[in-house]
Amino acid sequence: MSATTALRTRDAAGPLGARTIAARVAHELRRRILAGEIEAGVQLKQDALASELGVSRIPIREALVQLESEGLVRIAPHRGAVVSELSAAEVEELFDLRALIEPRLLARSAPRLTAEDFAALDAILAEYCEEMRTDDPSRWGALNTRLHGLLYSRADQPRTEAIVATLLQSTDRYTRIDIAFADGRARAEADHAALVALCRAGAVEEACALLARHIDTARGALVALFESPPAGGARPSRP
Amino acid sequence: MSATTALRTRDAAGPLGARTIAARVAHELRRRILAGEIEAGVQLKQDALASELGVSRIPIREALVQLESEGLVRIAPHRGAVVSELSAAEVEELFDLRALIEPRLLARSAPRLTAEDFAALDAILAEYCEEMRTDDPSRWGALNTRLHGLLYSRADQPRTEAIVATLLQSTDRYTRIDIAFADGRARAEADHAALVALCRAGAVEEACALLARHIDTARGALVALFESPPAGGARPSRP
DNA sequence: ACGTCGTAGATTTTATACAATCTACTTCGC
DNA sequence: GCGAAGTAGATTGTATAAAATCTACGACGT
Repeated sequence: MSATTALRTRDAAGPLGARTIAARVAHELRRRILAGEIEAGVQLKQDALASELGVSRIPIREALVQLESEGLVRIAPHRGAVVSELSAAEVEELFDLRALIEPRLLARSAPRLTAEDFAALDAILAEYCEEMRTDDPSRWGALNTRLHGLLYSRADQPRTEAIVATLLQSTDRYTRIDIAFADGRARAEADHAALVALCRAGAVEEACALLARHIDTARGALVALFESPPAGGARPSRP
Repeated sequence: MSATTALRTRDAAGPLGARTIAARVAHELRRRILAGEIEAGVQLKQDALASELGVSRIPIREALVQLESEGLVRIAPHRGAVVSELSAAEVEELFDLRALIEPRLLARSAPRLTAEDFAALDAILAEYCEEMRTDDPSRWGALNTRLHGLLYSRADQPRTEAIVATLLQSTDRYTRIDIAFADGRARAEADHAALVALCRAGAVEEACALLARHIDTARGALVALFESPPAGGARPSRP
């Protein structure tokens, strides 16, 4: 065990080196879960994490409580925290929620997007194109979250945006599976580019409609994967 | 200080005496905040709470992290936790979200409500009638949450229900103000009764429409209160 | 007089140590 | 042989104490 990068110092581990160890631990665990380094269903033992990250168990515990509120782990009293796995029904529910909420956000935000926003969106789209080719799906989730988050950033509804961010995070792991197995790669890229183009053109109605279709299509593809997993390989584990 | 009921023993403090002290502390603090015993904006000092509740500061901290995820307090690193106060814009946003999500839940749940469910709903409505007369608005919030929660319980969408429950909790304190000052009392009672009646009659469409109106009306009344607070008395504190 | 620096107190955060709870295995009885 | 109670080990939950950080106040220099 190579004593992973002393998480005790505030050098630049978390987002710009968060102010507390607990925050940095939460960031690191979140990253590992979303990147798939820790598979769904495994138990997170506080003592092991503490000694590996070189910190006490107290900040570990607080990080776990925070991750539970984000839906990434489930904590049972005296029984520990396990990385949560979503059933097909839950995935469907989360995507339904997204399809309900996100168009509403986009409708408010799209007309107020600035030139700088569109520049940033273009940059993300470009980064997308590169990452797509490198077959590294772990970074894909962050990009997806940033793209959607930026699209909604001018809606000026922080609570709603926070909820959507949580939903995106919870579905990231599964969206990746869709991307990896199906033709989702090209579809996602095309959808996102069209989405930004419509927003730039001021076609808010059409953008919202496309967004709803985009989310619903991903939902359908994922549910199909749950029902008949692709033969011989990694597939979404089911409880 | 009367050393509030040793929270260290598992006698029946939390919901049926939760399994950990942290859970019981969270329950107690949640109750105090929702009941208005702790006003918005005040700082929750860990040491004071710990000595008052007769426990260590560790479970206090964990409870605070949990309450932050519910939106009841805001935690700033090294600066402590304060009971969150909502601006008019935030209240409006939360009610908008409710109006968007809750009808969707009701549409799925209403057709599946059983005879037992309706009996429980009638019981809550009856309790409502009594509580309305006793001018004790602190219990009103719990009843409102239970009524709405029960209405949506057959939607079989636990994540969505959890989000709605959080939204209800966050708006409870403000809904109470509406009830106390305006004519909200009779209106809420009538709306809820009509809602249950429509569901019982199988008029799902009408029920959903009424629900959306119900939430939107409350939103309007509250925003009006924010803009011109009733003269000479307790009004929603504004940041 | 005004702004800056530094220090003291309070408060939060983390570490260490102890207690309570759960899990799995063994052993005893039927 | 099979099931139930008991026990040892592991793991989580909590208490106490030390370290880090922030806030407010006062001294100092300009």
